[in-house]
Amino acid sequence: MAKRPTIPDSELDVLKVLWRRGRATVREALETLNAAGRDWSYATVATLLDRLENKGLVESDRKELAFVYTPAISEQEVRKRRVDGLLDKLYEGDPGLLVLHLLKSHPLDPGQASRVREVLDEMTASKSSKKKG
Amino acid sequence: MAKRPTIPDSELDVLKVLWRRGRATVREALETLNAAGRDWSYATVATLLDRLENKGLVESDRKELAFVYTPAISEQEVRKRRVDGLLDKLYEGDPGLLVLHLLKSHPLDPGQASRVREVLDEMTASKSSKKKG
DNA sequence: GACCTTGTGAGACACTTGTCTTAGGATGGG
DNA sequence: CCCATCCTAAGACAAGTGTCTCACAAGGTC
Repeated sequence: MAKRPTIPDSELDVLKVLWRRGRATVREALETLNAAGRDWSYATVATLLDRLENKGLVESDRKELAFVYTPAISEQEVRKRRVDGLLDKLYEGDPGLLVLHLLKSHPLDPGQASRVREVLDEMTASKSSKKKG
Repeated sequence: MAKRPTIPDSELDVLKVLWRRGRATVREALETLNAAGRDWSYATVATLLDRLENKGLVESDRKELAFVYTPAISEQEVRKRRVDGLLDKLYEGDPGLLVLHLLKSHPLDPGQASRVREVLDEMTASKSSKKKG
């Protein structure tokens, strides 16, 4: 197994642009980021994309003049890693605990609450037969 | 408001010892940590406690020979900060999304599931009256 | 062909994190 | 008093992060 690279915040911001747009050159990413309130230089974004590529988290393909970068890891996967890390570090690996704390500190609105109930029901209903979603 | 210090993993491990024991000297923390599988030198733990103190996250009091450290931030608070950071970075600040993802990737056992249902019910029931703690 | 424009590559540089070494102060046994 | 301990102070040092500068290549323009 290859080692899990860490994803620092600034790299994550760049990655998010790729998830949203599907792919981007350095300049496109830069513009998206700066439009969203960031204030980076071209070189900064280039460095971040380069580091992401070294970590295997994005891929590049030279199209015409510039490199075009595409994500090589999904947002789901990154979320999962972060959540697992959090569970591990602060919740003794117990997802129930996290959920409870989450609900206590961030109450859900009724719509979300019922979606959560549905999921819970499905979960306990399909105790031993279904496996898929 | 002072700036939120970051809490790196190694410092967090030391902090956890203080939460569990209430207070500890460098040596006590070292022994607890190493008994738990860590393999640090005395100086490492001393450095970590020192950094934590500079960040205002622990306090020290010289008792007899050695400093005795106590936590100045609660586990709850650290958890909250981490969760908030996660929500912010990867869930557009939407706790419902995180809960849903969590349930999807880490199914709860029935006991936990019903505890969660209770909390949900309380939440939607006491829309505007109770303020429990 | 000299000159922009847009790109890349290399690397600088300060700060943080992870971990340790070394020097020196206080304490207690002989 | 001198030594062995245990403690703190100071800081070393490599790797990772956050951000940028600078030199230089490829492609158009006149």
